[in-house]
Amino acid sequence: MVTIRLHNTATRAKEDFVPIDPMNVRMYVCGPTVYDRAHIGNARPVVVFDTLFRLLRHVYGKSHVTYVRNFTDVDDKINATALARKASGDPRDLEALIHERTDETIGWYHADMDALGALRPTHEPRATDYIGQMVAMIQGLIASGHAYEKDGHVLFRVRSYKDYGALSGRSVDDMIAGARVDVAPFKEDPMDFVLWKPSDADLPGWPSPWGRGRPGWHIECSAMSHELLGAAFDIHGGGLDLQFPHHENEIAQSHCAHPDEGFAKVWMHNEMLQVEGKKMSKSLGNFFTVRDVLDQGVPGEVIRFVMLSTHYGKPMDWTAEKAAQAEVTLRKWRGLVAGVEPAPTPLPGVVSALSDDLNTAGALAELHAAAGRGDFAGLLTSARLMGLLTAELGDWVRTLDLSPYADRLAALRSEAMVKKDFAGVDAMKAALMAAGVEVRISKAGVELLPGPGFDAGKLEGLK
RNA sequence: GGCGAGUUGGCGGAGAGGUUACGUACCGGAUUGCAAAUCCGUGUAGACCGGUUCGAUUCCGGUACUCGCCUCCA
Repeated sequence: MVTIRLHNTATRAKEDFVPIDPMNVRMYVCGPTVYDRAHIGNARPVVVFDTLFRLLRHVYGKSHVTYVRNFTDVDDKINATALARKASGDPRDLEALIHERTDETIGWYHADMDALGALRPTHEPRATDYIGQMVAMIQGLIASGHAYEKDGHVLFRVRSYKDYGALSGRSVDDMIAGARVDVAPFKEDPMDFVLWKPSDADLPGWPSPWGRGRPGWHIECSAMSHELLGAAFDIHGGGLDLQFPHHENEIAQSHCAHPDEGFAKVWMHNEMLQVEGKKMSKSLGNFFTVRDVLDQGVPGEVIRFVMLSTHYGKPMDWTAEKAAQAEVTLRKWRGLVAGVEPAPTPLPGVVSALSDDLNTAGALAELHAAAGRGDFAGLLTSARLMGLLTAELGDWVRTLDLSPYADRLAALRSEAMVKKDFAGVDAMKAALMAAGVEVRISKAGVELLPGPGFDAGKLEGLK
């Protein structure tokens, strides 16, 4: 069996991956807070961990991998949208408006991520369905002295967990020294973070031993991963920006709630994405959504290819140039594998590249090599292991019948060959190319293929 | 201030202590009525300074620069 090696953020080393239970390999990845469309940066962890999911399924068997990715549907931004809709005269109650917002956002998320060829995880829990588990976990933490209640808030006592900061490599004292930490009157220590906070009547809330309130963000993932994967599981993933404080807090909560159980064995963090060389951030407003990119005519498969062309552990720059190059390659490959029967197994080179800490760029190089040596069956199967060249993602390569145009062009050309006047042929050729059609004329005849930027509308009147 | 990542040819980007990465772009050739596509081919690298070595882009140390996190953020 192939040995998968993964870079473990917790140990800062590339390690052989040995599942706790090869019959049930378990992975948890922090999912989106569903307050709005996913932006292009959100797509990176989705594609990265989808690729890992596919690799794990290939190695351990499809039914032996459990992948959980949550939806955080408790959030001030969700509330804000719902409150705004209410303020603008919507007669429904707040709860209904919140549900509407989270439901529509989850729908968008599914549609957008499906477009990138990402498989749906085994479970996609919504935080609001696990409030009971969160409350229970918080109660346990209070009972064991790791948390305390003050003024309707429950806080985690960071100083009670000696390894706090180990994942991100910081000491509690350093954090306080340099940083802006939220000093609130109900905190024993500035580093303590919220497990539960009170809700007023205008906000969603759930009953609890500490009054009506809602959970803090970090406890959600601890409760859901425990419920669905158990107290110990194999891989925990997410963006590097979640390493601190989110993952650090998760570790503290889960280890204290379930001492000696282990929690997540391997921590994986994808680096951030930039756009045209600049940091993308909501506060700067220079971000765009996956849907924006799709609507601009960039196929989801192209987005996926671009994501896979950079190793997940390196910062990646999203550029129009990369998307254009990816499209050229995919068009070529789609042409090569058309009608080809997939090979029974993927290429060893591709599997070993992916197994080497998800070296997707190296795997793509292997695909290029396969294309170069004419192994189209191997190319197809291996690309599909990475979620590329799949049937579902193929719609963008248009199979529009251009033969009437080809016939017309061929006729014009024959005529021109006799008359030695090529003006008419050249005019039609130029028009076809302006419409994004690739014109191939050879002794074998005339062949037309839709190319990058193909616009059927520009073909009007060319017949 | 603390923690971390990166720097390969025009662009993207991989592996390996010693032989062409690869893709894309450009250039040359074949082909073509001309092109496109295709095929063939040339050129363009390893931030900087040291060290180890017969030999380093690849290992070690330092310098510079870039970037990220430390605050809701994937």
